[in-house]
Parts: sequence; C-alpha cells; structure tokens
Amino acid sequence: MSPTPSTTDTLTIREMCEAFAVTPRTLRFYEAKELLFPIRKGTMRLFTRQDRARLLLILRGKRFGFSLEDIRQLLDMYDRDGSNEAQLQRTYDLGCDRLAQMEAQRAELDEAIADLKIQLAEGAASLAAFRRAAAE
Amino acid sequence: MSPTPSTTDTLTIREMCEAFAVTPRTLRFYEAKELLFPIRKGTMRLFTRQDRARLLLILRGKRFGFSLEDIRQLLDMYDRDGSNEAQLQRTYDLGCDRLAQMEAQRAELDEAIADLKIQLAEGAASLAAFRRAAAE
DNA sequence: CGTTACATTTACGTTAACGTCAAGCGCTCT
DNA sequence: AGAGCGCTTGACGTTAACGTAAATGTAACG
Repeated sequence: MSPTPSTTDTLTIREMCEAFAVTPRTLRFYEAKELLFPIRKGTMRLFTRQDRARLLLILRGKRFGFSLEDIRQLLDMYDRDGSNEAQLQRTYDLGCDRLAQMEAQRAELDEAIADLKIQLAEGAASLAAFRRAAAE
Repeated sequence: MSPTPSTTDTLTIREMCEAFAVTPRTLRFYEAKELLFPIRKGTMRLFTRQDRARLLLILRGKRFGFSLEDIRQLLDMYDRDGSNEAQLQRTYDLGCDRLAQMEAQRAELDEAIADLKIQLAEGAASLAAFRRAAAE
C-alpha cells in the first residue's frame, strides 16, 4: 500500500480528489482560501468528515454560481453558529438574492435562445434557397 | 461645435459610443481585434455604416455568448462571401452548436435553481422554527 | 541504499474583455 | 499665445479559479 489508505475516517488528498472529482491543486487552493482545514499528519493533509461536508457545500455553492469568497462567508456563518437566527437569516437572504439573479440570468438566456433560433431559421432559409438554385 | 458632429454618414468615436452604449476603449479594442475597421480622417476614427452594422452583429453575438474571437470569424466569413454556400453552412453549424450549448446551460441553470429553492425552503423552515421557539 | 511514487511549498502563467493611467497631438476659442 | 477639450497610442492593471512547473521532502518497497 502506498499512501497509507487512511484506516481512520480521514482521507488523504488523493482519496479526497477521487471522492469528489477535483484536483489536488483545487483542495490546496481551497485550504489557502480558508474554505477547508485539513489536519496535518507530519506534512501531509488529512481531510476529516467535516472537510468532506464542507467540500460538498462548496461544490454545491459553485453550482449555484456563488463565488468562493461568498461561499467562505456562508461557511463561516454556519460554523460560528448555525443556530443563530440572525446569521441564518442572512444566509437565507443571500440565497434569495442569488436565486433572483439566477432567474434573471435564465430569462436573459431564454431570450437569447429565442433570438438565436430566429437567426438560425433565417440561415436555414438562405441555405434552402441555395439548394433550390443549385438543384436545377 | 467641438468634435465635428459628422455631417456625413460617418460617426465619431463619441457619437458611436452614445449610439451603442459602449465606451471608446471598447471600440478601439474591437478595432485592434479586427472586428471593426473605421476609416481615418487624420488621426481620428470615423465609423461608417458598415461599422455600425458590424457592431450591431458583435453586440448580438455577445448576447448569444459567442466570444469575440468567434464573432470575428463569423464576421469574416460573412464579409468574404455571405453568398458562399459552404461558408453559410459553417456559420449555421456554429450557430446550432452554440444553441445546443445554451440549451444545456439553461438545463443546468434550471436544475441549480430548483436545488437552491429546496435549500431555501429548508432555511425558511429553520427560521420558522426559531420564531416559534421565541414566540413563547 | 536506490528507486518509485507520492507528498509539499512557492510562484509565475492563463483567459477575456476591457479599465485606467500617462503622455502627447490637433483644433478651436479668446 | 495660452487654455482647454477631445482624440490618439501604449502599456500595465484587473478578476476568478485554478494550471503548471520547479525544487524539495519522505515513506515504503525491494
């Protein structure tokens, strides 16, 4: 066995990478950004269950379009006291804002898609004209 | 009158900016990228009707999510021969590709929105619990 | 002990689409 | 002639989220 396949409930960086489909660089980067706090066994990082939970939230946040900085703040709030009503309220509000942004984004995207379809229809018509002209 | 309010059908850079709501930097940038080709009167740029048509296409392309480099290629193809069937076909194909990408993007976005809504619902529930606890 | 195979830190590179100076030219008004 | 505005080019700065390379360490296998 090479990198001591963590007999405990901690994961080495490589195991972590495979489990979440990210690169080592990404995990180190997240640590540098204070999004993750793996413990150290000598120089090696060991990712705890907590880290895994956090990474899950990070990746989810990214899907939602949050920046890493946004995510860090949200995680910090959760950490400090997920049981504090004011903090929870702030998290909730941020989520609502983001939702609004995403829905606006979707509206724009829908419009752009509709426009592009029109353009494509025109293009198809031009092509069809060409083909008819060439057919005789 | 200061910047010679183009008596012809050409526009100065500032007029162009106002007409399309872009900055001078943007127009110079597009020229550097060979997206626009204003003529020169001395050192000043004068934007022709052609330039205006191209800029319109550029801005539309951006809305569709095309990169400036993509747009340049499309414009070049149009210029060279909008009447060449092969080129038109390529333009059309690119448009179709982009449309597929955009629809995929929208699907992801929809999914993310749905997920976020779920998260928000949970958050709202937690908040409600807090409020109930505080109410007595 | 040598090699392998992973780990680590440090730090510069990447990409897109401009923003933001800095320095200077050309007109026009006065 | 001086002031001042607008235009010009040139060049470095910005932002996010890592990629990538270099130099080094170290744990275990054989």
